[in-house]
Amino acid sequence: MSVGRETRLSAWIERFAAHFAEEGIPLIGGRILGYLLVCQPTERTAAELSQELEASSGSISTNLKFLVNAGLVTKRTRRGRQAAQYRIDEKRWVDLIQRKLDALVSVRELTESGMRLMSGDPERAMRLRTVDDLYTWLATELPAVWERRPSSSR
Amino acid sequence: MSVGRETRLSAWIERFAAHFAEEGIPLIGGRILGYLLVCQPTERTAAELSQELEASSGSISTNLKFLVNAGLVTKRTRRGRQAAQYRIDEKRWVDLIQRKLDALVSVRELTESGMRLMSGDPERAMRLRTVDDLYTWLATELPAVWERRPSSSR
DNA sequence: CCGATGCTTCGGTCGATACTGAAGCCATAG
DNA sequence: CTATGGCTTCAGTATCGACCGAAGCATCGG
Repeated sequence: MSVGRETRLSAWIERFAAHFAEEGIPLIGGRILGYLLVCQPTERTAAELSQELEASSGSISTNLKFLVNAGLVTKRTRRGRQAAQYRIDEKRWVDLIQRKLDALVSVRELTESGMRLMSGDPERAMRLRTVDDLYTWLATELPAVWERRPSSSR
Repeated sequence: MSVGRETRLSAWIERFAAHFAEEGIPLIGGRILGYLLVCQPTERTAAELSQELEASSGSISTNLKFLVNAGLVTKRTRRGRQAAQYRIDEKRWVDLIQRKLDALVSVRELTESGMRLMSGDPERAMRLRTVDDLYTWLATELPAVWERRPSSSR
């Protein structure tokens, strides 16, 4: 007895959400992202999401707010209709990755200020220097990669 | 009345630990890393760390185990001495960053399997495709950057 | 062999966060 | 203006992880 496509899709959504849960995005937020990436039609109301993902209206509301704020989801309101429509803005996914890389590189500010505190004692600064050099290198390389991205115009 | 270097250093260690706490490393683990990066002499026993960082012996033990396992800290035992010495292995810091980047790129496996589930419905796959393309691009670019790293020999 | 020292393990506590469901609030339709 | 529908806010609950400190265990010196 074969498993339906929709069943496999919801399993996929669950794995998707689980991954981002490890990165600090609430489970329900991750489910919304996964669902909005593959649902047909592409737009959903909060109530529909609540039913489809079996989450309380409160959780859906909180997480939608978070995702809209992050730019990953767009809210569309229509005159004469109370329910707003939500859809994914997949083009903003690049911002998510950008933020991740920025966070990685930002350690450099810490290592730099640490190096300043160590000035005058090169012996003692050696260990920190190794780490600082690494982040400095990252900070010079990664932006260059970003430039080379196809359609980095936006 | 000026603030001593050691006082400023411990403030720096605290900021350092706070940063990594946001990335999931326990506060005490981050403090150990920061401390071992700048302490003189470079090696410390668990008891010394416990006293210096004002953390319980249990927490120090747990976190040292974690850090040694991650390769960031090295344990050195000596005959005729019960207390082991711990020091930072700053050269392994590159592994930490490597793992971070791998985790980022690993989303691609998710988007790929999602795309497979969507085969036969290109219309519906469009949103996911945008995201998948992005991670595919990342997966091809980042390893190349790594190759260019100074002394990427090891 | 025995005492001392130092690390590890483990139960218990505390704080943080996700989630729920109900109450409140706003907007729309009649 | 009132009733309805829909989202948001919020208090309460449950879960999870970090942390502590004591008990247990291994190791070393005498």
